[in-house]
Amino acid sequence: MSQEPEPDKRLPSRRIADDLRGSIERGELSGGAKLPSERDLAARYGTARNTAREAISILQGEGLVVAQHGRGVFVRPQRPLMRLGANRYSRRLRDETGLSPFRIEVTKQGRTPKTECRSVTRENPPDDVADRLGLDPATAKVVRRENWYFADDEPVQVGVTYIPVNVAGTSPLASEKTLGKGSIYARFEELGYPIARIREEISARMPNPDEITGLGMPPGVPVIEVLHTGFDEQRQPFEVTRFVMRGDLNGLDYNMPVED
Amino acid sequence: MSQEPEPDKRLPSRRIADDLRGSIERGELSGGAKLPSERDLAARYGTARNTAREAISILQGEGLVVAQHGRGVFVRPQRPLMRLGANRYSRRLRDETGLSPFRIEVTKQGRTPKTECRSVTRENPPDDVADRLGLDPATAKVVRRENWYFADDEPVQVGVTYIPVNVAGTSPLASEKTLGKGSIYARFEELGYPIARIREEISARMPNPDEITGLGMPPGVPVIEVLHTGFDEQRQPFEVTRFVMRGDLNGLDYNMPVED
DNA sequence: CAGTGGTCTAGACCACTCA
DNA sequence: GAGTGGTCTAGACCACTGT
Repeated sequence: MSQEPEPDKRLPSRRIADDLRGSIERGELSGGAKLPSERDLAARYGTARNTAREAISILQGEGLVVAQHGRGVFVRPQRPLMRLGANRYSRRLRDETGLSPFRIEVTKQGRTPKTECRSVTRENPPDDVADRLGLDPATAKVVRRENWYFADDEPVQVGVTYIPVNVAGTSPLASEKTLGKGSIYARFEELGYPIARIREEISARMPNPDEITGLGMPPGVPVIEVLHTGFDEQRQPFEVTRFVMRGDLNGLDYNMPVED
Repeated sequence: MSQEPEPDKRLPSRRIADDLRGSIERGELSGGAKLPSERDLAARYGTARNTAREAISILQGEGLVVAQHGRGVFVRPQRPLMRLGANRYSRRLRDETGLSPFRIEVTKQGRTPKTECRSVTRENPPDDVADRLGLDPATAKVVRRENWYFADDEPVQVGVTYIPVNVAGTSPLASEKTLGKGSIYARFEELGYPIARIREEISARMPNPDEITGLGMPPGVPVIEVLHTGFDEQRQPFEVTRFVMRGDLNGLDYNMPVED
């Protein structure tokens, strides 16, 4: 009896994608390595170029590779995450180091942190924000502060903070882009709003076109969205911030007591 | 002077995608609505079918639409999120309701919750888990419990719990799939490990092929991964769980004090 | 310049859904 | 059976990157 060779019933595009994924997972192609060109793959597997291209687009959707026009397709290097936690709001850390946890994390990676307040305006709050602040979205006015966070001039996250006008008053929070030593939570404290509790609502989704260009998102990478609410000692909310972070560069790290 | 019509310099595929995205964002096409067929779009825009198809694949990557073979392409309905928080571990909630927060959330949505322990085995821990438990990954043995969470028989998350063998001992945790009233944290408490603090490390990424099939992930939807560590009152870790959740059905909601 | 990915065409056949 | 998406072919031209 002649042994029939097992026909590979996978689709050609899947087969190519599986082979490449295997090479990546086994480490034969490691971070930064260049994949064979689309024309190479097509020739090797005896398919049309579009089929090889489809295989690569599968891997792109999985976030495993990035294509660079005119250069090739490369295994996406695994980059270290910023690990942000509730200690972002710690007064002790603020006083002792004078540095924000963001700056500490970036510096720890040997990169240069930068933050930039891009605008300070007065607006109506979005519905979800108004809800968290206990305001009427139609009539209430809030100060909107838009902050960008960079590592080596690469944008890694955006935070938009909303402050009720009666909280911000005529303080620097209401108009100044630069907030001085201890930054925003030190200013809140001076106004009688020391941050005592936080609520963080976390979700993950694919970036919209604005976020793709603004944060320079590679294909196949989600964003993490954090809707943060700050409460004072009377458990009154006085500030909401919406963070949008590159999922391939950021993670969250919470350490907390179990309350009953 | 005759007014030259402005030539649309966007690529045809982008133009189609932008038009469709606009219709979705303006609500002309709302959740569940059917998009024109690929052949329709191609005819309307005077392009090849592949070009219309490319436009749709852009929207798929953004998580805006899902294709159904033989039926059409539909706007992905915005579905409510499970909102899981630290109260997952609250003893009071455990005692008062007898229900896990997961069951409460699913029931609140009018759906039927189900949890299933798929396996209980004894293994070497993965490196990151061993690290959190303070164990040597090469020699240490842990009990591995794999739990699946469903809403109306649709899988929405998986949790894999690792317990050092000296913690689990010969208790039900080490072998039984069913853990009885109060579930896993009640059993830990009986063994002298009441959960007092937790650490949750959160990240977002695209699902791998196993997760795509296991959780039935639609295209363009990321997963949220939570690496959870449970600590007793002496701040000793006694359990690590890796949760992987569908990003379109799950969110996290933490409410916590700001510790200094 | 040669080599790469990005986009597009105009077909083809298959697999699935639904009346 | 008509209509849908899924996959594939064999070309073409463009835009970008390197030498």
